[in-house]
Amino acid sequence: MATIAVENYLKHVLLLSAGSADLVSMGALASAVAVVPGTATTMVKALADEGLVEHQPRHGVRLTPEGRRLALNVLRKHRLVETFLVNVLKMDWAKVHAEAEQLEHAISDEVLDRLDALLGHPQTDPHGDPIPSRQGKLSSQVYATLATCVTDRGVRIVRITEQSPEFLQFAEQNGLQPGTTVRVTDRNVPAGLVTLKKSGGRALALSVVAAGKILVEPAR
Amino acid sequence: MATIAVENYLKHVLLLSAGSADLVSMGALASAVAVVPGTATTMVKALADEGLVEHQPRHGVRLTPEGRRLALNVLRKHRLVETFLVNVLKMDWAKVHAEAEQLEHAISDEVLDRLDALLGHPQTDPHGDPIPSRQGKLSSQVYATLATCVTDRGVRIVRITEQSPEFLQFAEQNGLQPGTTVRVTDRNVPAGLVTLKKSGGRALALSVVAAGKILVEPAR
DNA sequence: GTTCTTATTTTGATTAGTCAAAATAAATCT
DNA sequence: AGATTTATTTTGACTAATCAAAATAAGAAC
Repeated sequence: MATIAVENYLKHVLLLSAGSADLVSMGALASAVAVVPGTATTMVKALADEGLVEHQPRHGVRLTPEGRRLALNVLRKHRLVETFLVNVLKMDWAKVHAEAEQLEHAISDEVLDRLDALLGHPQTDPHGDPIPSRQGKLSSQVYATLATCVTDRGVRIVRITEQSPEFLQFAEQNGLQPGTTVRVTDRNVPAGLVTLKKSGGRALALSVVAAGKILVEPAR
Repeated sequence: MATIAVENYLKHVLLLSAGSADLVSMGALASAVAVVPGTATTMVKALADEGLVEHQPRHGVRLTPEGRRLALNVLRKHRLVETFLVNVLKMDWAKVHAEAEQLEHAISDEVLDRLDALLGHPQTDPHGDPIPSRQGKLSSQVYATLATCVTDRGVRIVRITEQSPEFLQFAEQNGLQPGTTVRVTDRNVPAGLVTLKKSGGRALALSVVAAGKILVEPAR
C-alpha cells in the first residue's frame, strides 16, 4: 500500500499537470508538497522505480497510468470528504481543505463508496471542483448541484439533468427553471432534505436526490 | 502533535490498564501494538522523556495524567468513528474496528465534536464499549458475562469484549448484539459449555470462553 | 559562444520507527 | 540456595522521509 507521502506526491503531480499530459517541474512539485527540491528529486526517483511516474531528469515528471489511477483515487477521497464535511457536518468551507488533507489518506475504498452514496453521488465538491468518478474519470466542465453547492449564496440554475415529465413538471411548478436564481438556506443530508429560497421570497424544500439533479453555477 | 505511533502506544496502555492504575507489562504492550518487545521498550522510554508515561524499568508502564488525556481522546475518536460507520454509513458491525483504527489518527477535534453532535452524543459504541466524554471521563462499570451471570433469568447483552471480525460475525449471525435479551438455561463449566435461549425462543450453545466475552446486565 | 543565472541533482546527515539477536535481570522450580 | 526459564533491555542495523549545502546541467543574456 502506498504511504501517505507517496499519495501526496502523486496527488500533487496530478493537480499540477492540470489535466494535460504536460511534465510537472520539480520546483513546482517540491513547493506544492512543501519540501526542499532535493527531497522531491529523491522521492520522484523512487516513484519512478515503482512505475508510478515517468521521470525525465532535469525536465520534469508525469504520471504513469497506474500512478494516475492512484492519484485520482486520492483526489476522489479528498473531494468527497470535503463535501461530507460541509454538507453533513456543516463545517466552514474554508476549513475543510486542511481536514480533508488528513482524512484522504485514512479512509478505505468501502467507506468512500458509502460516503459517495450518502451524499447522492455528487459531481463536484463544495468549491465546485469536479470529483473523479469511481472509474477514474475526471470531467473538467461540471457544475455543482443544489445538493452540493455552497449555502447562503445566490446560485443560478443552469440545467435539470432529469428528463421525466413528472420531475420537470414538479420543477416548473416550483419555479425551478434554468435562469432562476435561488439560495440554499439549509441542507440536512442525513435527513435527505434541502431547503431553499427563491429570489422572489418563497421557501421550498426538496429531497437531496432531487436537488442533485439540478445543476447550478454561482450567480453574478 | 503526537505521531500515529505515539497515539497507538498510548491508546493500548490505556486499554490494557483497564481503568485501574496498574502497571502494564512490556510484553502485553508489545503484542497489543504488534511490535517486537525491544521496540516497545525503546518507544516507552521516549514516551517517558516526553512525560506521557511513567516507566518502571523491568516492571511496566503506566500513563501520566497528560498521557491519559491524549489516550482518552484517541479512544473517543475510535469509538465515535465506529458509531458513525455503523449508524450512519450502515457498515457491517464486524468491519468497523479496522476502519476506525486508521481514522482515529486522522480526525481533528472539531470534526470529532460535530460527529458527536450528529450522532446525538452516544454513550457507547456499537460493541457496547463506553465512549469517553469530551472532558475525559470514561465510565467503567463492571459487568457480568454470560459465563458468570445468574441463570434462568433475563439478561441484556451490553458489550462484546472481542474485536476480531470472526467472533463479531459469529455473534451477529446468532443475534447476540448489545441490546438483545437472553437467558442462560444451563451452564456446565467442566464441559466448557453454556446454553442459552433468546427471548424469541431459539436455543443456542456456546463455549465458556466465548460466553466470557459477552458482557451482560440484568434485564429490567 | 562565453558567461551568468536558475533549476535540478547529488551527497552526507538526521529523525522516527522498526527488527534480530545478544545480554541481563527477575521469577520460578526443584 | 543454585539452576533454569521467562521477560525485558540493549546493541547494531535497516527503511522511509526529510534537510542543508555543494555540484552540475540548462537556458538566457550579453
